[in-house]
Amino acid sequence: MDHQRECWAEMPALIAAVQAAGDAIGLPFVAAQADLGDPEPMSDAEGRPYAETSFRWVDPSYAYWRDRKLALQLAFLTAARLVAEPFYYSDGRLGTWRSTRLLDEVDCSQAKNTPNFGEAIIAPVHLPRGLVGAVFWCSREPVGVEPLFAKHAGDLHNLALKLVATHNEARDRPRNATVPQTLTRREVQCLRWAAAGKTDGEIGIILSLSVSTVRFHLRNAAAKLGATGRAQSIQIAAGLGFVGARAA
Amino acid sequence: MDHQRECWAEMPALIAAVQAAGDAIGLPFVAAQADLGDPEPMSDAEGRPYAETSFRWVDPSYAYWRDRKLALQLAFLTAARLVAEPFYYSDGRLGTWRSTRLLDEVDCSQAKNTPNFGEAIIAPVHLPRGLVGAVFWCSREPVGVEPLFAKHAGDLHNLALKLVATHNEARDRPRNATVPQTLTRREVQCLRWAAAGKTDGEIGIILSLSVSTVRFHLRNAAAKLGATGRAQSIQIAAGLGFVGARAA
DNA sequence: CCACATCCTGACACAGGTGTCAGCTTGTCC
DNA sequence: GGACAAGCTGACACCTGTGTCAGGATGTGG
Repeated sequence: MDHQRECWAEMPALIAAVQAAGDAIGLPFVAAQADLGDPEPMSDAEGRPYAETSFRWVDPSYAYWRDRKLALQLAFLTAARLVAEPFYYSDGRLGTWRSTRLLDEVDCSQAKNTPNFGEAIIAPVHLPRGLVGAVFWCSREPVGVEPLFAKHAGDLHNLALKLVATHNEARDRPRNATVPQTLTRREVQCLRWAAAGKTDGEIGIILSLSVSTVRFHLRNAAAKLGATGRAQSIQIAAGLGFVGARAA
Repeated sequence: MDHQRECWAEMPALIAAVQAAGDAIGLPFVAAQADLGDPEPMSDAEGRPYAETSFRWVDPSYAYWRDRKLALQLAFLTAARLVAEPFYYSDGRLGTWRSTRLLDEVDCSQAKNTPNFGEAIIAPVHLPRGLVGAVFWCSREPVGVEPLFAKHAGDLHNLALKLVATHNEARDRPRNATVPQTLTRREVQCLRWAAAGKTDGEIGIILSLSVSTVRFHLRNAAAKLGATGRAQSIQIAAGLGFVGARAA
């Protein structure tokens, strides 16, 4: 949560950074940045958008006028479920929202009875290592988001990319000084096979090492990664890009 | 490897699908699709681009004229290391290649002595769940890729997105019929905490369950995912998007 | 040459995970 | 009401991983 506030504090500079580009295509962009709440995002999600089976609890546009933090979380939750297309919706018309499947998880029966909270566009960006970024734009007034969306869908993606890349660059610079532990070749190899479900003995056979040596490397890797066990080691290593990169 | 060939077989249709868009911006696109070789991509990488510390072994442009498969692998290897910017290089000028850090891992001393293998553009796309896609364009003749790149960098991204999204949609449709095992709420919760390095006992305390129940859910999850242990369960679940999604 | 990092191997006690068996409640759908 | 899915709990033998100890083999750079 501190991290979230920290990210939010950086937003003004980022907003300024993309403002020019945003103005160029006629949209007042709001840069969104939030932590989804890993490793237990569902606990939050259950408590907020899902616990009360109401349409408004998955509606970032509604939340935007009530709780900005919740709005950002919903924006990212939405973005995380989108792949290629930016997302838009205007009052009543659900746009590409259906593809997020978020609506399937709540009670939509009162969707048409909810008041009009304006129009919105969410441009999702997926980055290496499972990171998700988004540009979230929201308007209380009906401005006819559909033609704007159709015209500038491509630019939205590029804006989101630049925004998130800029933000990450600024954020990673101080952070890399503290946690840039590098893993040795053997440690990475052992981790990869461990991630594949192999036991220490099997890994030893595969890599022509003794069981003791495999355990030695995995323990070293866990220590470097600050993990308590092999499961967490693999998770952290995957987050750092050492294991699990696959082509689409 | 069979999977790789299978993907490659789908390429002609995809190439045709984006050909029109590609022509529209004046670039002859080649759609690339390859498997990076999980869970042990390094074994391949060590054997090919890294074992011989030579510049050409990380050069997709060179490989394109020798071994198309290798070229695709290198294109994806490059794309996986790029975040926001599409990649380009022309003879001698390394463009944004430096940012991939691939050059740091080979001997670049003979880089300037290598013959001219033309110009190339690689447009990376990162998708949810750590998937990587790329549009790989390569020309033997010097066509002045730099201004083209500067002018169409944004369009390249959109093309790559559409390409990969189209391909995934086509590929996932038959596949989802076989492996769309859904995990229950409890199973996902247990997996998430297990991924965080918690023991069964700790998870039981967190979720107010007995140790037996936690193990029950984790075993069910492993069975559904076809995993042999908790480590692989977490890896597969992460690949399916159940755990590990984090905002940028 | 020495220091250092990486890699390699072995041993052991103990905590924790795996696999298989069994039985229970709760809610939903036909 | 009956069938079914999801969730919950317990027990047990056995295998695997963790934590800590010890030592030796390479290769690199000062």
